[in-house]
Amino acid sequence: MKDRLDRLLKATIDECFEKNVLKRTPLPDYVIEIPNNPAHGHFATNLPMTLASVQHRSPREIASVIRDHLKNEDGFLENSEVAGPGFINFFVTAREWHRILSSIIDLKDDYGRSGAGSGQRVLVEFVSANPTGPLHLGHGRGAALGDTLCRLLSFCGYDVAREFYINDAGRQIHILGESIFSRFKQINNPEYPFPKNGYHGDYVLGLAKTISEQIDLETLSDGDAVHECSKMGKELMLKEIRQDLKRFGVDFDFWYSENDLLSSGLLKNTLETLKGNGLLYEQDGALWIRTADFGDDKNRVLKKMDGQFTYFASDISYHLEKHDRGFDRAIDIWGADHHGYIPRMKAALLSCGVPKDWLSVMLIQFVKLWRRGQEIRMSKRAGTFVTLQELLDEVGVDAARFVFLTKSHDSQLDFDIDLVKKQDSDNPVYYVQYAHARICSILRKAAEAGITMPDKTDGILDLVSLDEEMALIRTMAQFPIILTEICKTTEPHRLTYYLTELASSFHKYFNLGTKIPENRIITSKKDLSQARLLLVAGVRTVIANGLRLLGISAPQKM
RNA sequence: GCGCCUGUAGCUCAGCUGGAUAGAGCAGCGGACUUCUAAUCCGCAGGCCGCAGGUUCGAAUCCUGCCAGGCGCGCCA
Repeated sequence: MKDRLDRLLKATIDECFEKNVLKRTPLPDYVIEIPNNPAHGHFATNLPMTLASVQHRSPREIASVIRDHLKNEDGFLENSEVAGPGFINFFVTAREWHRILSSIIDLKDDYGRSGAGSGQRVLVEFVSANPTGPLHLGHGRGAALGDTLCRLLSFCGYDVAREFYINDAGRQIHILGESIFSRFKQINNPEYPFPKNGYHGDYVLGLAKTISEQIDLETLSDGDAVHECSKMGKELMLKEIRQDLKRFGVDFDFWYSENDLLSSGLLKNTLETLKGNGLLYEQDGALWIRTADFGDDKNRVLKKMDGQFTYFASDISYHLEKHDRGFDRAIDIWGADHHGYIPRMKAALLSCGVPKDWLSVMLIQFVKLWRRGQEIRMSKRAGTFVTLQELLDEVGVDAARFVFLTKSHDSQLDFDIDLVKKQDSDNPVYYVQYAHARICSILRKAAEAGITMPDKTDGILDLVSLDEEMALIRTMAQFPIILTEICKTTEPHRLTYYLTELASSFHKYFNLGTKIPENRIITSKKDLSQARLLLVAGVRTVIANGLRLLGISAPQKM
């Protein structure tokens, strides 16, 4: 609709040039926007104001000229007006809005789907938690963000893959094994030393018990036992992580193991490539990469004095491999504490000829947990953290996902468990779900009353005419636009706000009927009722589609 | 010291590429259920948009400098 208005506007300007009522100048950047205040039209443009300086005339004067020559093809516009400092406000005819409602009803689950991404292949890597402990709140935020982003991208025509990178090759896995083994020993000997930097969480004892039931650790040498504990502990944790994510509604397409990266010789190949490009050198007994030549603060070590590779080395290899797999773009979702890694990662990729904007990194700021008005400090090493499991047990998947997505990822999130737990009006997720359930209930009631949905929407939709009804349609019309914008800016949180706004418009509309019977959805007039049923069915469709993209259920009853 | 993020109502936060009177939820006060779900709605109150400059016809939004908070600046993972 906006595009149509833009074409109309451009045609109008051309005519003004032809007729010499405006000086022929290049068009400056202008916008067509949806004003906050409905009194300012369905759409408004600032074009006259942007033209003022090149035309050397007042904005309002230019606005009048444009308005007077407006090409109103097919009666698209109901009205237009010059307003404020030099805006032109446009009002579109009801018929056009009815058409949009009609298309929502036809498209159903597909309303909002688009080809905006034109099949671009995107790899989104997120969560990627070390398999040394259960997922916690912070991972939950990353999971909700990443998964919803993927759902959105996919709906908007991108070819998306979800990937979880498993850090299963480093020393922390060994420390996990030591921690498990130590807990095992402590069952019979409480004095048995616990490793420095060990993992203190209660789950470690659980792992020790499970593992010792499966194999007899006592018969092995300590070294072998620790090795077994590492291997099995990692597998058990990974299994648990998968289950948690599944419960949270997140399915990954790929689980990429760092171990595989090493054993398949990919890291070696990467080093060969880097060496071939003259990017490596040795100093102080270590192997370095010249990332400083590509925008990093300083050069970085790839291989330590002790012969071990750094994480950075396998990370480079991993990302180059992603690129080789043919993805047009990669999106990584990292914790905010990793932000210092962005320049070096980008530098390394650039040094291998991968364009700068191929990888985008989204940082998620920390989640602070509040309970009974107190902040709960979280530390994985110390074992004081709230797991995703515990969170889901307490508040459920829907509320958790919604709350994680109500804040922009780059601002810190205060997660108040008590607030989210409340199953009442305090919780915005229920507000949106309630609107959906309410509509379902109305449709059931209508069916009971024998009011059927008409096959054809033509003509009947003309009965949809109240201000509140037209406002609902206009909000629904924004849905596809919001979705493509979210994909462009990678800001899924905007969807929760949009849905809350739509639900609010609906609830407001519904309540008109509590005062005035003629304003109820099911009225004494059959055709009017049918028209309104079509309208609310459209609202239900948009809410359902939105909730689906958020990975949240749309209940029929509440 | 350097870098990234944040600073908007009592609290938690939105505010789309600069636009017309800065929004929502919670908390507070006052109202609306014999009739489609009151997990709802309506009204009132509440704001030097951290501070100071600058760019612009126009700035919460862009630029610069300060102030405050969070997080990083390893041959740790």
